[in-house]
Amino acid sequence: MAIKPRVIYWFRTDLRLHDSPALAAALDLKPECLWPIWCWDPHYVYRARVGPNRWQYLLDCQQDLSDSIARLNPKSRLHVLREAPQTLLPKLFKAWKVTHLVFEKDTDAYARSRDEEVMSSAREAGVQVIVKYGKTLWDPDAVVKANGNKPTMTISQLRHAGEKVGDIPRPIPAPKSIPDPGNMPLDFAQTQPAPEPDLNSIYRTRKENSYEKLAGPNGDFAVPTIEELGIKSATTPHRGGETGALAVLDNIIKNEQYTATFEKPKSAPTAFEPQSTTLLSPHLHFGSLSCREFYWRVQDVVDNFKGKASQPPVSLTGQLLFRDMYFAAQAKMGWKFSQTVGNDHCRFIPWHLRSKVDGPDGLVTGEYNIDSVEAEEWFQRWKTGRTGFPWIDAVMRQLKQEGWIHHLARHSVACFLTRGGCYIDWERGAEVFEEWLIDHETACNTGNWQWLSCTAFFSQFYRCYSPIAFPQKTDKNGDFVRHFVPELKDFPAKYIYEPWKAPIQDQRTAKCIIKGDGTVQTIDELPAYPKPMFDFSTRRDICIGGMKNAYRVGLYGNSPKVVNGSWPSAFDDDAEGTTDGKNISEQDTLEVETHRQIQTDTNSKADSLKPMNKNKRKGTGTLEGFLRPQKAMK
DNA sequence: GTAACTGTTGACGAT
DNA sequence: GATCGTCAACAGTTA
Repeated sequence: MAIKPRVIYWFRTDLRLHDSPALAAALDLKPECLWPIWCWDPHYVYRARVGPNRWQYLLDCQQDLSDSIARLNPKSRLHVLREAPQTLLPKLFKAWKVTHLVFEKDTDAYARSRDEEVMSSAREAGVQVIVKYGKTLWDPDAVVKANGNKPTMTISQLRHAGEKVGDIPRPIPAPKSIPDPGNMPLDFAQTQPAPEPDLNSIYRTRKENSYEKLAGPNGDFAVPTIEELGIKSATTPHRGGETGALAVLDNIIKNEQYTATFEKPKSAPTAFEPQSTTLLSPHLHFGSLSCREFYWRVQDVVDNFKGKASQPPVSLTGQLLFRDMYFAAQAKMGWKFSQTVGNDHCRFIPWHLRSKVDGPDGLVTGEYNIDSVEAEEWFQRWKTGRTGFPWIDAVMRQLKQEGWIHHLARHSVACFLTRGGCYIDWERGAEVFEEWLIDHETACNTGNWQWLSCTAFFSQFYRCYSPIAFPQKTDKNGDFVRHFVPELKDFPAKYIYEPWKAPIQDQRTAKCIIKGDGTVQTIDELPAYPKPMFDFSTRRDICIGGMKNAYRVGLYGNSPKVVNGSWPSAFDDDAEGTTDGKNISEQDTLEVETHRQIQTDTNSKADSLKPMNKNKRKGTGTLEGFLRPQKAMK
């Protein structure tokens, strides 16, 4: 007699019941029992730097899903187990007499290695594994295959490949019932992770005790609270969970005009309360909304729309195509997609603050070289919202506070940090977004930073965002700045984007003095706002010159000179102050230093030119960086 | 092979 | 205020 299926459904970032091909496959087995579980992975708890807002969003999604499961079957819920899946699942297979393991396929580099390990232990245990795909419109691996086994680098490549792969599947309704979970004996030893390095220590208010008990502090497999994680309270108004996601989607779909005529480039990055885009991206990241549900709900409105509907790529469905493009590029390139060095599709630009690369595989270590004191100061001022450019600072403060900023605001601050202002490595900016965005998705974040820095996907570096003119197009009065940079709230509209131009009398009337570098809080008992950290148009010209030269040199991340560190020799004939770098051997450092002395004569910023190659910053590494195989982290 | 065209989202000044 | 050409100019796609 056949054994009745005893199924573990392993949730990851597919935290929903509606349109889950993998969950549908699990239920098709007509299992005797089904355990919905989440493995509390130390790679995320300790090794990725995640701000409180994204932690809260994840917990919201888990709790909402758990409640929804319990509504379908009061005996069930999302069972959160505090252990890494690689060590936990083999023990569960045995202890719970599991016959099947079902999960949704992931194609990012860490997930692939994790899932390979889990699938191999399942094979050894005689457990059948069922993997279905539902994260993007098409399976990225199928897209890559249809694109001639190459990463999709343009939207037209993605569209052609998508057509070859086939129709976008219609969503699957949420299940009406969920089988009981079986017994859950935990008569085995818990494998506790090493708590160090804990990249989230800066966010913890007290000792983190996720791993004290396998089934949580009360032994009931409950979703952890943010207090249990010892993480500071979230400051974002945005909340996670499938129930909320579907309600937001309903509201958008109800507005046929908005849904059918949406054009991303025409939406205002300065709009807040409400914002001008859907804010569904964090739900797509955590899987609390299915992108196929989103796609078809929108497409059905467009198909029935009487007026002139917008078209991809600017339309709502077009946004999903970009997501698929980045996922397929990442699926093909693996770990190397998220870094410059070793990446054959990413141009090499001799930015400041480049990532440190190490190990036999040439992967980034999570550290970077401070080759310029000035650039490091600019980077810190950018990150903390005190550049002295109100638009840039408002966006960066919104990012930290709320964990979400408009797509074009991301463009603006990314351009400013890299090719259109600071000439700092895009990987530094990507790390900050990774830490603070509630919708952070490695594929999209990396792809968009490469796009904006003109290192891949896009190359028109002479199109540069102005921190003054760009926000003025949609917010003449500067309401967005007044909200997020409240010390400027009483400045006249004439000066709101360039307050340093206001006469001192106007500054006093507006009760804010423009002085210093942002470290001074008050001047003459009035609040202070910093002076701009550089002259924008001068920096823009320097950066464009640097980009032009770097394009002429034509190095890519996999060029031998980049991999072996001899790239400065390719830039010797150029006098741009932006093309020097010291992330190289002592010999090369000397050469660069000589090169710099010549420049110093015409450059008063001599301090920034001191060799700093031993001065490196620790612990700001990317998620990908710290999720890489241990051997690559040494 | 070559040239023209096109590319989700620039700034600026003229009309 | 909306739309246009220019700025100086990249690279994938199409004819």
